[in-house]
Amino acid sequence: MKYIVIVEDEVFMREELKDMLSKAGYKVDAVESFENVTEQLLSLSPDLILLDLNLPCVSGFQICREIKQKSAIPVLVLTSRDQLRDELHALDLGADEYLTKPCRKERLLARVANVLKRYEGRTNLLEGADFLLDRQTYTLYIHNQSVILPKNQGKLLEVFLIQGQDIVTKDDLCLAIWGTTEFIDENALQVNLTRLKKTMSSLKMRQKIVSVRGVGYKLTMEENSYE
Amino acid sequence: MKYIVIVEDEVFMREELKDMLSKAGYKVDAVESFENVTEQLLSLSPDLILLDLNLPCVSGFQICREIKQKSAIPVLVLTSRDQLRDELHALDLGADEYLTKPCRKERLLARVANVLKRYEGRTNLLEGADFLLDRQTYTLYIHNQSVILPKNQGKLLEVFLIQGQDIVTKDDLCLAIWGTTEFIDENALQVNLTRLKKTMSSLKMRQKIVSVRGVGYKLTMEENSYE
DNA sequence: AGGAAACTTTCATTGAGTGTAAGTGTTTAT
DNA sequence: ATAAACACTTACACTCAATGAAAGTTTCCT
Repeated sequence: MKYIVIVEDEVFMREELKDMLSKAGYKVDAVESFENVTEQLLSLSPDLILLDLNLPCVSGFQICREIKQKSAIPVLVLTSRDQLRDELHALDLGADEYLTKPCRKERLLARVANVLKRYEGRTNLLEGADFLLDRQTYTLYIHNQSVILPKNQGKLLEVFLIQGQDIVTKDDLCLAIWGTTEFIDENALQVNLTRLKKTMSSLKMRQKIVSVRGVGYKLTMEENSYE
Repeated sequence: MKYIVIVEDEVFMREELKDMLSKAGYKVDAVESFENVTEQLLSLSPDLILLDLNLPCVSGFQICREIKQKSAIPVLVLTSRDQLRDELHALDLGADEYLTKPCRKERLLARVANVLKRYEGRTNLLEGADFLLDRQTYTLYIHNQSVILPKNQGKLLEVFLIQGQDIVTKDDLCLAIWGTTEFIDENALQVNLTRLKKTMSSLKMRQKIVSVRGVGYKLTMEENSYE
């Protein structure tokens, strides 16, 4: 059963949506507090997020941006703001659908089903700057082609992506590959890192692994444009 | 540069769309003859199809259905029919977007860009009844999980998916695995088929491989509902 | 019943992925 | 400038999943 989380501050609307979606066979929750919405959403990790733009405290746009940066969860924006520029902005941030309230029940349900269908089998994808990584198989999607990474390389890349631009320690990496930090084989880790670097550059990925002497490693972009 | 193909019978509209999309930096073509539209589209294999519903000869719905059955090319339906039931039907057939004419240029371009973005790295996916198969890596997406098929099993499944419900001969299968029909090793093929069958059933896939004595094999659904 | 086609199981071979080992470079502090 | 610590590279041997060979069993059809 697919799991949908609603982000909507107006109580009546929220309950109506909950009701409608439950009856359509979805498991539904709604965010109750509007602080840390993104964190709440990420920890609930639903199959779909239904997002209003006018919220107390935070901007819906901001939430959408953060969700899209940190996950591959589909976002359906449902709002009463029917300005074209809002729509364009939301789509540009990666929203999967933009509907304006009021909205026919059938249309909403159809769009919800459609988005979910499109995302079938796309959970568990991590996003990099210019690629996607399947966390289960370590299949890497880049430049319209796909490549399977060897398990160790996949695990390493996974850690880097989860950490974002932060520094990753050798312990983190050993933990990811071998499940323990005891008896660290610095050398084996080194070899695996070298292999991943080689793979990344041969695939012309925009991000590179650089070492931070004495501390660990981190992902950076080619020259310009940190976010 | 992304490649878009337009299916629209009205000349003025067609030219305007072509112009607009070209200026936005896409490579654009339009279908000129409205017979065998699906075949034309498949052989052009664009990154996106812009589809009108009212066409001479064929139904736009039919084209949409066929495209979605035989490929994973995104389809954006752009039509002057703004009946809700048309929209629901199109979405149900797997259309990725439904817009009604007239439509603001910015909105159209935004939706086009949005759909293309969502499909990034999704080319080369074949659709089965309840799963997707990556043709390059033979990564299989089903029930929200992903599995890598051994190369031979992947090649076999690929042939079945391309053939649809038609019968596949042993020659076809040998050709797919070993690139030749000479020196067919019936037994090796047999073993590989058995392995694929085992994999498919352990993944609880809705489709099964059944043998057609003396001819070959084909994919069928559990009991009911051929399309 | 009997022959042909389809299927199953077991086992040896193979090759990509991995860790080991023994190097070579590079940075930093004195 | 030099040494010591850290970072990187290369070559090789081992391992395990994927494959095909072989031999046997089951199912189908006349």
